[in-house]
Amino acid sequence: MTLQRRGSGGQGPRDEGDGTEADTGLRLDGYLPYRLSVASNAVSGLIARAYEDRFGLTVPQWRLLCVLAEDGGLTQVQIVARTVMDKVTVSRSAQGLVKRRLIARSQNAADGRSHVLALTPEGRALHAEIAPLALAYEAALISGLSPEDVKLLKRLLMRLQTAAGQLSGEAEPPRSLG
Amino acid sequence: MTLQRRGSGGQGPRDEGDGTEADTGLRLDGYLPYRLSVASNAVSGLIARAYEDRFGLTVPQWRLLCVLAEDGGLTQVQIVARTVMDKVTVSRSAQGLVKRRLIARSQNAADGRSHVLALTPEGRALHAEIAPLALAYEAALISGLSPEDVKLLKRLLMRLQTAAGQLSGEAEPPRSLG
DNA sequence: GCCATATAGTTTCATATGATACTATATGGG
DNA sequence: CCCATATAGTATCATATGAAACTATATGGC
Repeated sequence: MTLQRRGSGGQGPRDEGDGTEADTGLRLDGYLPYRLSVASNAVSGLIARAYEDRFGLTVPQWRLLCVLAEDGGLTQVQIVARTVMDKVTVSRSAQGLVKRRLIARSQNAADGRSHVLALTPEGRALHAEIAPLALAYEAALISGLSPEDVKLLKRLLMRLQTAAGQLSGEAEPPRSLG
Repeated sequence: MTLQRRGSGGQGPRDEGDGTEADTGLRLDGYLPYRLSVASNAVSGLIARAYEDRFGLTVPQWRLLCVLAEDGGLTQVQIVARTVMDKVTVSRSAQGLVKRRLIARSQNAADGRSHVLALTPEGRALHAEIAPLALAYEAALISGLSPEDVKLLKRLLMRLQTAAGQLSGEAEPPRSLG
């Protein structure tokens, strides 16, 4: 799909009420990508600081712990497909977690290039310790929102993600969601 | 505010259906901060590539153009307050735009430390050229969503941002939105 | 007026990120 | 079996980011 320009055909909305306001109909505060980015940065920053301060985990590392806790042993390629992270990010996160003995690699009989990553008991314990906190953060963030609003919000976010993916590489919508 | 743990009180959702699933009630795919981050990254990446490829602008630079187009001359501190960007980011963005003659600094009579930034004619022209494209991207992203959904989405994003800010530094909710 | 403190903006530095190149293993055609 | 190509994962490099230090100006107490 190609995004064709509007305007310049002469039909653009031109308001000349006040002197300073732009005549483009674009207001940053109401611009969805901006709102999305600002909200995400605020939330991510909050969460990232919490994981970093209390547990010495980066967000990618925490995601690794989560998917391994959920799905059991996975290779890095599987983790890349499952989460939406770069393979370099996954590689580095895994190295850090291995070093801390929170995950372990085991030989992958089926493929000598890859290893299977899985939580160690310590990793499982840490995940179990952090998870309630993560849920508490989520609960605090959405306190005041109705469950219906939250469900709708998640659905809308998924749709934005899919739309962005399609507009971008024409890569098919993310298959990551079970 | 302190986040008290849930669970352990006995009312947490505990599913023990399958063997591998963690017993924490946390699923990454349904975790709001994760969904938010992934959606934001997808959208931001799309937008950033567009501005970079076609106009050689970073997203922060584009935001500067926007707020200066909307509000007229501003100092960097005002831009920091208006957008949600670090002062270093604003400083560097401004330097780049000045170098390209898209904005100009003028002496601030009221304060010798700061200068007033304003769009040059070229900057105004570029903003007017990009704005329709930006709006087209937004339109493409939300195509298929009802206007009510979009309005609700923006409102929910604002609330998340406010909640994150309060949970974070106890800094008061962002005053950036006019 | 003079100094202590605050603020606007820049520079420096340490870290995070991802594109690209690289190594090692896999796989299929001949 | 051998080679061309693909893939899993790592290393390298160039860039982006923001915290903290720094410079220059402002402001208020005395």
